[in-house]
Amino acid sequence: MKPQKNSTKQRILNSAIQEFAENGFWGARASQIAKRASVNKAMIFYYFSSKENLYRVIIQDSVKEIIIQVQKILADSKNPEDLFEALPEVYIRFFSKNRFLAKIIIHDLVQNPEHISKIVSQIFTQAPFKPQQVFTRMVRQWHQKGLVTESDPVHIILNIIPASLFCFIGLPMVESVLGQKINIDDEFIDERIHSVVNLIKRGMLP
Amino acid sequence: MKPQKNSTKQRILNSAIQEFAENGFWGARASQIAKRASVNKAMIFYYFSSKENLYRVIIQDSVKEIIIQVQKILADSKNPEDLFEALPEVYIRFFSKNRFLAKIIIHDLVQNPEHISKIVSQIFTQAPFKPQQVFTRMVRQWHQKGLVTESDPVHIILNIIPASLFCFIGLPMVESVLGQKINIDDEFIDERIHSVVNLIKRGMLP
Amino acid sequence: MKPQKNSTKQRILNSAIQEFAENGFWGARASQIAKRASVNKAMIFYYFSSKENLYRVIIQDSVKEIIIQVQKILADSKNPEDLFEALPEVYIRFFSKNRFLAKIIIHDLVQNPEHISKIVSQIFTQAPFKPQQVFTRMVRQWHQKGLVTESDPVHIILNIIPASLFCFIGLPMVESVLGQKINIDDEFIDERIHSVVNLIKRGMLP
Amino acid sequence: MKPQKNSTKQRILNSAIQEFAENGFWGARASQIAKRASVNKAMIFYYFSSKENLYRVIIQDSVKEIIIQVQKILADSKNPEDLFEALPEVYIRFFSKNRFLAKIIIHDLVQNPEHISKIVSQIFTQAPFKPQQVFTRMVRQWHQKGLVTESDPVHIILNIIPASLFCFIGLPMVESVLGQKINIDDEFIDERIHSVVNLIKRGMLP
DNA sequence: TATGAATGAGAGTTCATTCAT
DNA sequence: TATGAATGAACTCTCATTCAT
Repeated sequence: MKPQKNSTKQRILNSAIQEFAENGFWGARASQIAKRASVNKAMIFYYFSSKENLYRVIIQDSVKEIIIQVQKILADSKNPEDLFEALPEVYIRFFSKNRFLAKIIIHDLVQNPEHISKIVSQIFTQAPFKPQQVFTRMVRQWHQKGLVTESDPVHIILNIIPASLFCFIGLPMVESVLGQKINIDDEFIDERIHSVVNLIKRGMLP
Repeated sequence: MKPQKNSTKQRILNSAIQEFAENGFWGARASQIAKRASVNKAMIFYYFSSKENLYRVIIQDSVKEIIIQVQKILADSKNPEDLFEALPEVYIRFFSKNRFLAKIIIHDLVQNPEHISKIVSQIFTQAPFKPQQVFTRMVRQWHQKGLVTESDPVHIILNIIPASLFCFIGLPMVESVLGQKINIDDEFIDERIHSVVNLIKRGMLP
Repeated sequence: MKPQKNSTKQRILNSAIQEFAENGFWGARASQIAKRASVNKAMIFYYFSSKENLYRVIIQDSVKEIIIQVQKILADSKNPEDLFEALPEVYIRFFSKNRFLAKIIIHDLVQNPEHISKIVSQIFTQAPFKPQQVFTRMVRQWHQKGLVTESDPVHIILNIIPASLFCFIGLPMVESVLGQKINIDDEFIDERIHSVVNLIKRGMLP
Repeated sequence: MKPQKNSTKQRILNSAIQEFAENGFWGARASQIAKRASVNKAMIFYYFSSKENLYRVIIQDSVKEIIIQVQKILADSKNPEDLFEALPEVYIRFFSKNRFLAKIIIHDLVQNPEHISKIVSQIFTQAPFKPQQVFTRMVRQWHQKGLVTESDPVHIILNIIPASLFCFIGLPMVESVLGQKINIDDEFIDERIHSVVNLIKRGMLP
């Protein structure tokens, strides 16, 4: 029942993702999205009724996708080691496949912090249990058993997510700082996962 | 030679920083900047000749400021421990004082990756020596001596900077994921520095 | 030969009458007409070929209907008393049954004065005699015989028609001027007819 | 302190009045208003912020102007004769001088009945006393004393206003019905006032 | 320096109308 | 006949920028 791969609607979505990634919400131009999709500009509004709504749909869909994956990992992790090995891989692989989404999410986070917050809360309220508390409780238990050195779930998240996300955004700056060109190919992705897993396991396991 | 505090020019700069931080380059409105600065809109163009130029000035100034600080640390660090202890503190303290700049830089990085690259290269070419090579050589030597576990300077940077930067951007998301409110007060900043230093020292020192 | 009740065509006509009445020609939306009629938008153009034509058809039909009734009265009136008693009733009853048409005609009169003029002239040229002159001659004769105090047919018309028409349009304003709610029910209609007949009989008969 | 006669703002107002009169709110085009005023289109929004607001301002100003005049008459009328002689003259002269306003008000009355109602109520609530009740009470008293034949204030209004207003809107139709051209010159205006005053005095005084 | 008014390009959006099925 | 998708022109409104004073 999902829209077919090359339907007008899907084409609009695809080019919108690129436009929003490259230019942010305000910089993205409806006419450009239409041109990219080889579609009449009016069709954007026919299918999505407004630029803002199109944006919302994109963000919502992608946030939902990540959250689902992360929830699965949380459910499957018996100990911090499991978690620290799985999380970076999921994040890095997801965003390397959807590199535009990383940019869009960052954009949104900067411009409209409450927006993603709302979406996340909204997705969570639909969940059968309260995932917000699950993670906090897990960490607390692990820390009490001496399985993790970092006791605060906030810092645990802040130590994992950015290390996984940032390479899809900040690499050009790193390139210029080091004066060398870096390709994000499969090899690099594997290295990055390896490095992050290493970092957080050695950094936060006893 | 610097513009006086509270001069029209300085007031424009200050409100522009906020506007750009909150809305990105495209979302920022000249009229809004003027209103925030209690200044006639035309003055923006009188002093900065264009919105784009105003943006450039802001980015340039702030990037330069960080780079100078980082270069000093690089020069002073005799071993990786020194570096890993000093770098997060510098980054986190700088951006906690200039929280708007963190957002602007992220925005710029996402929207216009080459822009910051150029600025960095430009600043570097004015330097008496080539800092790009200094860091790479340092890391290589340290790694050969077994002082660092991570051999690739790229990943070292990617392990340090994002962990320091992201809390000024992604905290709202973390809040909603954990379902708790987090204040970025002095205490939190100290904790964050502590956590990052801990992470990278344990994670990348032998 | 007439379209069947509740046929697609008739349903379009009905909702179009409402839309045009509420919003005028320019404010009426084809999509809204279609939605009201529970009909596909394209059918409007299938049956009526353009919005403007649909509008024309509606105006023409309704103007024709009134004119026929008025002509009958003119033919039957032996003296001004007959006329002054019959005319307001015909007008008021017609527009109370077709309240939307009153609005449409007023709209059209304001926006496109020549439009209705043309339609009227057109209907008249199809008539076997020249009704335009009939009324003028009637009035002149009556006035010469001292049967009417107002000698000018123009003012006679301007004294009768607006008093009959306006209550279907201006009542809300009257309500707010008097600060009371007024319902256009059967009783009100009867009162209105009575009041107008009284007014013009006492006002224009000797 | 009022805008100067030929200021940009005033020129916009003037052409807007014409555009709205000829085409109604929805048919009026901002570009056309600008062209008529020989003014940059953007200035309309600079001064009035939206087409709708421009419309509101015009309606408000003109309704206020009439109401003030009518209130004065109400205050000065010692008996129905005074009132019936003064009211038609005020209305007819006002709309003959502001012929566009008659059309706009009628338009608005048809399209958005509650709009003018609100404006009227709003103007009334600013008044020191309640004019809504003044008229009703006046009529009741006069009727009890046998000074008026029509007892209902609603019908009194409906007998006076439309007869005064309609000639500025419906004349073209009258022309085509009678097959003769009618000029609204000073002579015609005088005749019309005379005819209406005659009609309502003879029609509603004992 | 500072201001309010003005400009022109272009943004998002709407709408009558047409097309393919 | 009927439908959902498509089209292109036009519309309201915005915004960076400039002008006159």
